[in-house]
Amino acid sequence: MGRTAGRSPEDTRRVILESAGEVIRTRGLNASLDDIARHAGVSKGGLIYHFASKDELVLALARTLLARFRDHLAARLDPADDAPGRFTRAYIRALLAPIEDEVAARREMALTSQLSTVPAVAELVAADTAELNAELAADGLPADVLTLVTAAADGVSVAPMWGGPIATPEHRELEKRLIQLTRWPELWQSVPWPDQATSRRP
Amino acid sequence: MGRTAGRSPEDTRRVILESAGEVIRTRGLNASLDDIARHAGVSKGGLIYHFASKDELVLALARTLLARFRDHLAARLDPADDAPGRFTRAYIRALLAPIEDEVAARREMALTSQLSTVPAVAELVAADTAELNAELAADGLPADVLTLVTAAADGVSVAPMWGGPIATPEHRELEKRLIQLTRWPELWQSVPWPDQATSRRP
DNA sequence: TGTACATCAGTGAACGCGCGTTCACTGATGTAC
DNA sequence: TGTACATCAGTGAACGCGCGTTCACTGATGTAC
Repeated sequence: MGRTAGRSPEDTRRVILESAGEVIRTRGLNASLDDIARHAGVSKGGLIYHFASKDELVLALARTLLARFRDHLAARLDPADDAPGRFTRAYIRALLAPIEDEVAARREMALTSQLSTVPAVAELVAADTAELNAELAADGLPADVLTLVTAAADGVSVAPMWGGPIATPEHRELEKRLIQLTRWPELWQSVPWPDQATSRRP
Repeated sequence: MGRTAGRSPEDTRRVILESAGEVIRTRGLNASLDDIARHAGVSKGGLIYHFASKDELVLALARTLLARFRDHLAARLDPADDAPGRFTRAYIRALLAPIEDEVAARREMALTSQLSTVPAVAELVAADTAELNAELAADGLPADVLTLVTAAADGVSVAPMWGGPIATPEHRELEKRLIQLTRWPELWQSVPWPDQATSRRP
């Protein structure tokens, strides 16, 4: 058989990438091209027509995952918000909001870390991280608050990778607090930190 | 040849596990038994004598990694500290302290997440995480502070997986603050959070 | 303290299968006239 | 609008190699006497 009626080659490409994500998520990176192709309803040859090698497929998958996270980030940017920390707030929302898509996004982080065994993917991810960190650093927040807030957001987003809980009420509360810290960094900076050397628990 | 003079079978076993860690860390889970065996200075048959299958090897490796993290945790427990939050403080120190061993420990977290593609390992890790979370929950800290503090520690520890920075001055400062929050949780709880609905940036 | 023997801790070759890649071929789609 | 042809989007069989596992064999170590 030749070309499949009723679906464009771009559709096929997209379906293959989607299938690659699902299959690799469950069976890991040593999932076979056969599995992925079958899952996409295409022959192995058909898959290889779109992605010349497995590495190429994996790299393309990593690229779409990173792009998708960027999309989530953009969708969380409040257009009415032009105060310092607006990008950081979007970052927090993207990582903590327990909406369906975001849960998927978090699982995609785990997947991305799987893919990072392929050196080319590791480079890609590192470059993307560096860029993201630069944008966060340029967001107008004091360094100490930025460090706290992004670390906490990263920590919540990574919990599912260890099999930890995802969306407890505490996490919702935490999200609110982190957002508030980005709006009023002085809340954090004016905490009356005890002098560690001398003070004791009251 | 038969038994190797001058090293005990336990030594061999340990060397194999060590090598498995190093090789899998760099080449990923599809590193071959040949590679691992060669790296350990042992034949493939010799490896398989100690670990009957690759899955068994990987499972044993995961177990030692989890155990090693527990050791790091225990080493960070302050014997003179019997106040609420002592376990959480050890957890923070284990994940944030930039000592040589700890940097290795963090890379081991990345490795552990790699290994989690093997279902048996994923179960093991999830069980360990659940146990750890239970111990943290029983540590006597209010839930909101515990959630913040563990999320932040997790976030810092996971940064290297994305190629992010590890031990900046900000991280050292953050560690100090997190520890203080576990000692005086009221510092966090008495922050004058603005009423989100009505207040505006000053 | 020697000696004999069983077992332990390996070696290295061979096997066989799964998987990534190649390749010859094909039917649908797009384009020129 | 129909027709001819080139190209596109696949199919499915075959190949070959790398890898996990098996296996027959061996030299060192531990133990009984």
